[in-house]
Amino acid sequence: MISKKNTGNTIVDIARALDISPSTVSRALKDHPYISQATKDRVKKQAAKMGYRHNALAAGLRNRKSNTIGLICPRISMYFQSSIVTAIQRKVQEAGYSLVICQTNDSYEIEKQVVNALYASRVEGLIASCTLHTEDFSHFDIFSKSGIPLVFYDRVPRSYPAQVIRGDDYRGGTEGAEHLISRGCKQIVYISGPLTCNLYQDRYAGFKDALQRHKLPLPKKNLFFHELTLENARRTCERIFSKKPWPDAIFATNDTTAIVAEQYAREAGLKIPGDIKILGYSNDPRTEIIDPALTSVEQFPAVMGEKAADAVVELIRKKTQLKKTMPPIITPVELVVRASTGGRMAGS
Amino acid sequence: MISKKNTGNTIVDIARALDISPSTVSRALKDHPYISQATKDRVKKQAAKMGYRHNALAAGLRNRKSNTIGLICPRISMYFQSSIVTAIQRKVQEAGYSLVICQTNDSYEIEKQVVNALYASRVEGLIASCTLHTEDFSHFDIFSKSGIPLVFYDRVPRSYPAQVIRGDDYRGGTEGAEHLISRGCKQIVYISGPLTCNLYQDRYAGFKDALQRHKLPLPKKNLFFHELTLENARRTCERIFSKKPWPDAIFATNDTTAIVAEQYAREAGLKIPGDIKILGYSNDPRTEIIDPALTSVEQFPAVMGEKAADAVVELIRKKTQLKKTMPPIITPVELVVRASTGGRMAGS
DNA sequence: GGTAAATATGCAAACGTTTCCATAATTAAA
DNA sequence: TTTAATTATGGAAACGTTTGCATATTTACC
Repeated sequence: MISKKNTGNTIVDIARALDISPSTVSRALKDHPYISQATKDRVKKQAAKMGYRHNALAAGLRNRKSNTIGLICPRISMYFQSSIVTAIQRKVQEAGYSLVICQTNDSYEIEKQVVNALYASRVEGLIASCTLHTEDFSHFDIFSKSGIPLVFYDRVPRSYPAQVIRGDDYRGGTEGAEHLISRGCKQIVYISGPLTCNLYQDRYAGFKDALQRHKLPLPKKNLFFHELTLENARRTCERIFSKKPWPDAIFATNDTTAIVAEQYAREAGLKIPGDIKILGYSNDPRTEIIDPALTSVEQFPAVMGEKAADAVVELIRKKTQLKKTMPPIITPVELVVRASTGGRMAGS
Repeated sequence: MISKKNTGNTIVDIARALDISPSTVSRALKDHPYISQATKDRVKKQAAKMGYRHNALAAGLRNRKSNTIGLICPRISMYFQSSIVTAIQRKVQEAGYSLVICQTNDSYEIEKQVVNALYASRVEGLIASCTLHTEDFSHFDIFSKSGIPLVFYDRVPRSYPAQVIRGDDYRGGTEGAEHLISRGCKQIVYISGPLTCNLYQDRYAGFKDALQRHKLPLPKKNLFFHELTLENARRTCERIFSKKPWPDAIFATNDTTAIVAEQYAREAGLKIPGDIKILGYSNDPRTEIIDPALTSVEQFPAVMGEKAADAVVELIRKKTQLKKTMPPIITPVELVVRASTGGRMAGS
């Protein structure tokens, strides 16, 4: 076998070519103050000439750092996630780190695998949004125990020594409910994701509290809890519209479900917002396209992503030890009122 | 300074603990056939006990490989891109590689930077979709010259020693045009991205050829070339609808633009598809939500992503040298006919 | 002219893994 | 029983970079 020498050229090669030591070359390349300008110039010129490329692996090994941050998210292609990922990627790139992205597809098994894989690849920090089914977070212990910065966003643990970034889900639930109530709705169907997940818990709590404040009943038949897929949305809507009495509002905790609800309501011959009002969550681009446009809760994914990225970078820089008591960062939500609930009203 | 010993534990530590050699431990951990089962068991048990974690950096340095694949794309959050990225990530993860994702934000400067950064981090393969302004691809030479697998998708170079995956844009342009013509349109406005980019060139060529075949004129005033942003779409639509005669069709080469066109046409009091037909490109989720639903050209991003991922992995495995003559992989497109152009017709 | 500081460079070890090449132990073949 | 093959393990170097420490040179100040 022909031993193809080294790919390009190493610091040692440059050193040999210039008859100086590798240390000097290394220092010259990163503008160490104690290297004379003359030497720096020679080294850089030679490096360019030989097509030298820094080897991040070797440097990483020596320095025990990879300049890499890991990201775990359920699915990149969902609008809300992709917006967050975009923001995180941009920020992390600006801070000089590489971002290694993994998807769990909402599989707890895969989540455990990728956590381990990212640990093995020595990421310097980890940003994660968990699967819908993650209730046991102990697979993240390898990070928290070895003091590697760990930031959760959106789908986060309740109590874990890590920085947590999450939307104000309680408020989202409350504002949605208050809005519907203020528009006179009494029979509100609430379609939620599984309560294993913190954000659906909080939204539901906010929703329930608002109803209670207004002394409105909340019968079981108006409550649906399941993964918010297209198929599930259809099944639920079929149930809802299969027989009267029909509800006068549907609050869906994601937009896909709200969109399906609108379609089913229309097919059932109901006027929106006259007969029934519909409210979604996340302010997906489709919400302002559909007719009537959907009222939805904006979550500012870009802000959330930026905060998550800033948080890891900050933690890495400051070498902060993560405490269980670290206060969560709550990002704002904002109800975007559109036609599906009657639109902006005069004086409101 | 207190020298915090090594993070967790290394192969050497395990070796010491069991009083065997590091080579044996290394081999045992990866089930080398020449290691006895007894030893393997002991080693693995000890590894688990000591919380040993493989160090991918050290292994990468030694093996001169990183088990990492790089991905460069303009913007993750655009629907088409995020679908591709999702597919690529999944495939790459399945194949046992990590995926490092970079965004260029359509900046040529950033593209050059990230290409270099990914090279330095020793990715074993690179998947890239270029910026709209990339006409000179020489910054990718460090990859092609060092024989590192290089795969372009969607926005690709015309002639470069790399594997190219692209949609059948010529056909997309043709089918769109033929469809509009078959529905009786004569004054078709064509809104395209800049012709610096291969895919807009091809779509335009397909469009133009179809018109020519049908002996339809193509006046300058019906042609618009600019980046397909929301703002540009609005500006163009204002121009289009500011004065009669109005066109009887608009073919926009992305969906955002087509959606804006629909809105402007509606505002101008035109009936869709009666007075004007509108056609988009990419089959964004919004196209089937908007009313009337938009006819659009489906590009099967998941397929494209899978092919791209398969291609890099294959190239890495086979160590294929990239030749300039490597035939491009063309993924299919499919016109999805909806109401905005009259919907599916009987017998078609 | 002597000492001290500042400037510039080199030596060598270390990061943790893998693998080529020995060697030792066991089994099979002659 | 010797030789050959097989099975199991160890030694040591190498991957390419960085950095603490040492040393050499220059400049500055008494």
